[in-house]
Amino acid sequence: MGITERREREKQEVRQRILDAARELFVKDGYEAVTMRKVADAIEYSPTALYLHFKDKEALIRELCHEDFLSLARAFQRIAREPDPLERLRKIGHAYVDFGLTHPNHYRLMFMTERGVQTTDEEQKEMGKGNPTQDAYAFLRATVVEALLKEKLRPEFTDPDLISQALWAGVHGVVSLHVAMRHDSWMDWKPVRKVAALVTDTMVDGLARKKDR
Amino acid sequence: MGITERREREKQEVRQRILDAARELFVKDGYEAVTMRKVADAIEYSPTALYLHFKDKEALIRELCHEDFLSLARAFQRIAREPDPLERLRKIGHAYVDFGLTHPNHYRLMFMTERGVQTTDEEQKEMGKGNPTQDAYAFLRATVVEALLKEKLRPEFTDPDLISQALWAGVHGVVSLHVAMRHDSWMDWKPVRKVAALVTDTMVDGLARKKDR
DNA sequence: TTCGTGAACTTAACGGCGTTAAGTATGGGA
DNA sequence: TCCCATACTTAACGCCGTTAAGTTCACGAA
Repeated sequence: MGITERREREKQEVRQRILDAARELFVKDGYEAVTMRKVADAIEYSPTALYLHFKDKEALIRELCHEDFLSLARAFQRIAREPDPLERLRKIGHAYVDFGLTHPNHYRLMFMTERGVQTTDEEQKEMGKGNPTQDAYAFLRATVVEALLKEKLRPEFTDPDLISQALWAGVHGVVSLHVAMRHDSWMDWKPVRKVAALVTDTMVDGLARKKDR
Repeated sequence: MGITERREREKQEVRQRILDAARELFVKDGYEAVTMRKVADAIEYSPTALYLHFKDKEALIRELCHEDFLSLARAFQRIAREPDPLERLRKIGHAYVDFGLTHPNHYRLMFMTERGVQTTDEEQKEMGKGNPTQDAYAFLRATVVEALLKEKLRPEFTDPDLISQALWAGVHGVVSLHVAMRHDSWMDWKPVRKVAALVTDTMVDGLARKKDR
């Protein structure tokens, strides 16, 4: 008899309604705006009901972000076809910036706030760490490694992690500066994508073996 | 009679004690750890007493940061002697990273959180906007302008704001990534200063007119 | 010398937050 | 029919920033 299945399904529906309500608040106004009480209000439950579905607020929002992590991984995956590693690095930068600008609140949570997440080695393995199809950093690193092997980079650069982290830092700088300070009237900001393109191109060019330039 | 002066001095002393107590909490554990009640406790006053000296928590912490903003400006000022604009750019990057690593909590507040600060044009003028000795961005921009004038940069780069913001984004990326994710066990981080040096050098080299390379 | 005043401070409270403990209704299984 | 697990609610705790109202008291004027 499918009674327990129906129960389970109903529970998942409530869970999804919580997620939807939370998403709406989060996307619009960020982490602080997502209040257990407000989410509960939105779905006409008592605040404590949320704790039957999520351990705490952090777990709720973490789940919210999971979906968008996947979308970043998917965007990177679309780039895998690009044969030239240098060109692929440029496209990675572009996709990364796109992601950050499309999901600024997720971006802030993912990369701009201290997360004391201690995951064990097994958990990381399980979550796809090191697998370029699931781990965005691994994808970037693999591309750098390929560029090194194909001798596309200047010979003094040899450490793939150092190079990957430098490239990441570059685009991350553009996105995070934008996310945090776009409303700061002190600065006269140039269009983000222009700055991003300049950073990416300059860094890739700076790393690349000279050709005809 | 110096009575009102004494009163004023005493008031300033209390104000300073508040700032000191708040600083201790802030430097150690950041914005959220600074609680009006905890600060009040530390100086053995009631929480509401703080509001006689500061409009609100934000004003208190803003004042805390002011001092460190000055120290950044001072660090940049020491670089002004460097005659070669390209070398100066490198040194700016280094000083900036140093600042961020020395004051991570201040850094987070200054550059990694959305601050809906709306300042008028006059206020900005008064606070030294555009003056390279007080406005760090202006100092960076002036250096870029000098590099452009001395034809140190490749001819396709012409917009000083675009270039300045790209350079800033680069080092900011390194610092902010470090500040936010240094405890994330997912990543195997290379030493920050190494990454920073690579980003700075690569960008400056990438922007610079080719010479013998 | 007394009195009024204003500044510095406290107490009490408000409305918010995340979260927990304890209680309640209900519907399926024995 | 009764039991009990499950899904929920109510009430509360201890935080938070902040405000309103009250208290204390040294000073300056009368």
